[in-house]
Amino acid sequence: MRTEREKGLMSNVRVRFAPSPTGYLHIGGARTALFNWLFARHNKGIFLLRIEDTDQQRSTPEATQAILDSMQWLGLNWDEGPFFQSDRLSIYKKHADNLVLQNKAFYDTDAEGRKAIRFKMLDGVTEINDLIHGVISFDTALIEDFVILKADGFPTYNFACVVDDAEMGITHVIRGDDHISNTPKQIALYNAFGFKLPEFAHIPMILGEDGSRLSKRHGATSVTEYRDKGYLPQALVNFLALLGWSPGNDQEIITLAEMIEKFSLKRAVKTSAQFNNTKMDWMNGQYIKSIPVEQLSPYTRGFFEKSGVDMTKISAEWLTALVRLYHERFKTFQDLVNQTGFFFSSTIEYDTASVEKFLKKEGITNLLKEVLAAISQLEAFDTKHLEDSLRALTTKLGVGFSKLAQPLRVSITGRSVSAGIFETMELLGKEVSLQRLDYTIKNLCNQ
RNA sequence: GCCCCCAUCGUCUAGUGGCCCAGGAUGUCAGGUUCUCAGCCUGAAGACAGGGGUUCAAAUCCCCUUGGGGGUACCA
Repeated sequence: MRTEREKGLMSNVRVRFAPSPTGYLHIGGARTALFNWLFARHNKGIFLLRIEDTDQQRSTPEATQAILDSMQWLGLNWDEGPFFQSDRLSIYKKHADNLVLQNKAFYDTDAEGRKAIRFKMLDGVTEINDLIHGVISFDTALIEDFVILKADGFPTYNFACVVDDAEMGITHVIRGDDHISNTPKQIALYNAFGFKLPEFAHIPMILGEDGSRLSKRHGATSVTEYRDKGYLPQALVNFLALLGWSPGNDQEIITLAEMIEKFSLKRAVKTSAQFNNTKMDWMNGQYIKSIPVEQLSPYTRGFFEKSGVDMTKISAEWLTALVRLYHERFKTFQDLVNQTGFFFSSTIEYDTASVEKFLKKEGITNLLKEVLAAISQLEAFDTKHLEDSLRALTTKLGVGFSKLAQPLRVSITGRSVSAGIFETMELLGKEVSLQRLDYTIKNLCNQ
């Protein structure tokens, strides 16, 4: 409950996010939700959630749940709702009947014999003063009488939307600009009812990386996919906020609090944006680096488990050490899992090109034997002692350290790219490190 | 077809008539750090879609063309 004092501080701004539950929440929808949410929070208004489930064929409870989950994951909490249009059928019916009574709508039967209520569109010019686009005008003679109540008793989108926005006291309709051409129909409805018009703000759509409409073939398009691939919600929110809005300076990393403080529709852009996964990755990496490893590492556990790693014997301390070692090297949790597989399996895969390049060369067998001998002696198998011992070895042999590091790296990790080799060996432990070295010498080098 | 929206580096954007031979970020390239890669640091290349106006002056205003997107459903 809000106190009287809090009510007094609130503005009368009321906005909503109104998705249809026909699929996952995709990033375009998420961005629309975010803009509404930011607008509400900035203005100390109300943000409500309404599920537009008037398409009986395509709406599913699973999709509704996925949308709710995604909203929560992103941190876009709502103040009222979720309201379901399917619960409000009698309201739409009442309003539709009313329009028929006033001769503003009529029953109509189509070729298939289905009987619906159709709204009479009057000829004229309708102007909307969009908060983002300015004045847009339409010749309503070009718009035909449209169905408002379907044969199945469900309202159509334009009708339910207007009835609900009016009844729920929505002051600002912030939605994708694919709805611009629906607006004159909706205004006609507002006028027929005598409802007060809300403000309209049509924000541009988000396009796929090739500039075409976002679809399945663009890869990850839903919020849940980004979650499952190991992106951070705050990074996705930051990225989405900057798609179509800018804080007015050169700032790229911006906290939620700053977004709320600075958000304004005046700084929203008109042009549609292409979602760029590369920059999204960079931004996620920035967020990952900004979070202390102790705080970050618990979140990684689930991703390892999902990839099939048995984590029951992995201690929190060890996991944190691993995350620390890779902290600046991974951009998503999935990326971390991909980079560190060799830590978790007893038999690792060796990259053939790396083996060819660094192991199947003259003198490598002997070199690695020397390494094995040197580090076998070590009492303390840690970064410092490993480094001291192996640097001393290269000095003794008169070779550059990189001549030793790469073959060693391939032996231990199976690949030519990894975090620091001493740290890696320390984390892997003496036993496993020696085993892999031994295996490499016996099986992979030229004898 | 008709109606509507949009148009600055590859991408996201700053820019609202002079501060812009256009700034930042990302990505790319080069150099540095270094056991590899990543990271980090430094530097470079990279855009006002085209054409007409208006104006002393246009990325910014107007028109046309072109391109992209959306709508034109008993989908939302």
